[in-house]
Amino acid sequence: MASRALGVKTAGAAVSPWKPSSERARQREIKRDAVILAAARAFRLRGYHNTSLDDLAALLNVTKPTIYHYLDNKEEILFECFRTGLDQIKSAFDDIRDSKAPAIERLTAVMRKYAEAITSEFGWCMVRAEDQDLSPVMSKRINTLKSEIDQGIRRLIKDGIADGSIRRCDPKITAFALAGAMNWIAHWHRADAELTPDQIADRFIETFVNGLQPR
Amino acid sequence: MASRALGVKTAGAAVSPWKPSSERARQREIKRDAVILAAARAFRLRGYHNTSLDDLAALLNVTKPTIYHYLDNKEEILFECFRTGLDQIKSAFDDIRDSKAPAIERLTAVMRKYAEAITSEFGWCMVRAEDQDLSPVMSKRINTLKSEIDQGIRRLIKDGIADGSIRRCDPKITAFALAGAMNWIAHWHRADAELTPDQIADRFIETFVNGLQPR
DNA sequence: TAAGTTGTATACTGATCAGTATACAGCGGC
DNA sequence: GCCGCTGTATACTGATCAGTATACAACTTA
Repeated sequence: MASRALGVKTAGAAVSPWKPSSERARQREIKRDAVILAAARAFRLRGYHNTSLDDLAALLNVTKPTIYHYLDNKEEILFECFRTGLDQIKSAFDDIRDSKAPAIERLTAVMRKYAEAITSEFGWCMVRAEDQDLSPVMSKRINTLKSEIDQGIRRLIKDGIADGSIRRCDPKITAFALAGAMNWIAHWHRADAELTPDQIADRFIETFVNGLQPR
Repeated sequence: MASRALGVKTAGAAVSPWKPSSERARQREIKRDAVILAAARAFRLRGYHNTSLDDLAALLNVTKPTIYHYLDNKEEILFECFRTGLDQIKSAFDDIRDSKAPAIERLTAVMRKYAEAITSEFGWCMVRAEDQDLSPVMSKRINTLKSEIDQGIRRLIKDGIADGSIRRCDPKITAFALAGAMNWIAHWHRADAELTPDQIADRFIETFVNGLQPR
């Protein structure tokens, strides 16, 4: 998130090489992010509709108008929660862009980061938040992000079939099964759980790779 | 649902063998069920919190007090949606109770009914509705039902390992992966889709059974 | 055909909550 | 040392909506 903030800021202040009070801007970004993180936490615990902005403000030791100073409305907060989580997953694909490893190994790497994101504070928002609670425009942006992730997984499966590291199968259905298993982690995983995200990802991959059939 | 209604009714009227105006009671049950079904549909489309009871009443061509004549409050409506869907899945286990087929075949049968239930009108409620929107007592009842289903799947996997129809694996993690893939169907399946629930279930089972590994 | 029961409607209440109008305090630049 | 900008608070508004008080209509039963 910090990198995005910098990006926005340098673009806006490009007229002068002497970034005017960029420390101020950084502080603002830090506080904005704190609101979004606290919101993600609260939404996960009590749900979006059961969390009022007064509740959220109280968690941050401020009052409601302060929140409105950093974000336009409740919908934007939800949107940022969505986006932050989905961006984490999307970045998993950037990490393997230049990899020449067999597709199944790239898929494993993506799944590890996927599990990480799903078990993060933003996991609930990605998986359980309703895009019904977003305006059509925002909802569409979220669905585009989700679709890109889906296509990324299908791509890896197709590559795996091509390079021989994955059995011939229907990439769409296989991607749905994989993503479903991963997303569902958000429902049962708790922070105090015995398994780390990496361990969960590895066991899931093991389950999917070897199959249920004996031998 | 009809069977439960009968059950309740005969118990309540047991003093006389001549069920007094049982037709009346049946009509009442039909209407109550209609409210629950319409609610499930509306919740799936717009979400629980975005559906007011006035909306729901309008869909049924009645007014709000009529709904309150059949159900105590909004929470009870949500609870009945949850329960109806979960009962469908639970009944899948009843169907195979006496089967002597290998566990993997029994698992397949359960998955078919599971897919049926998830793609039904009540699929959304089972998977997406927040138990945060239920009182602790109701929430606990729902979680008990969910846990029974989870345990049922684990049992089948254990049986499969014992009878040799399923590879040695961690039943808990495998059950999570399976259930996750199935539950996620509620997110992407649309009634007009090209695949029937049975077809989806079969392809998922095929994916899980054969695994991603070539050969 | 009268009495009681069941089902439905109109019209309200009370609470919650997103969002805002306004004030003001502290800090940086001049 | 004043001006304006940034950040925060108090106190409000307007809308929504779950749930209810009350009336009345239709049907059942005797």
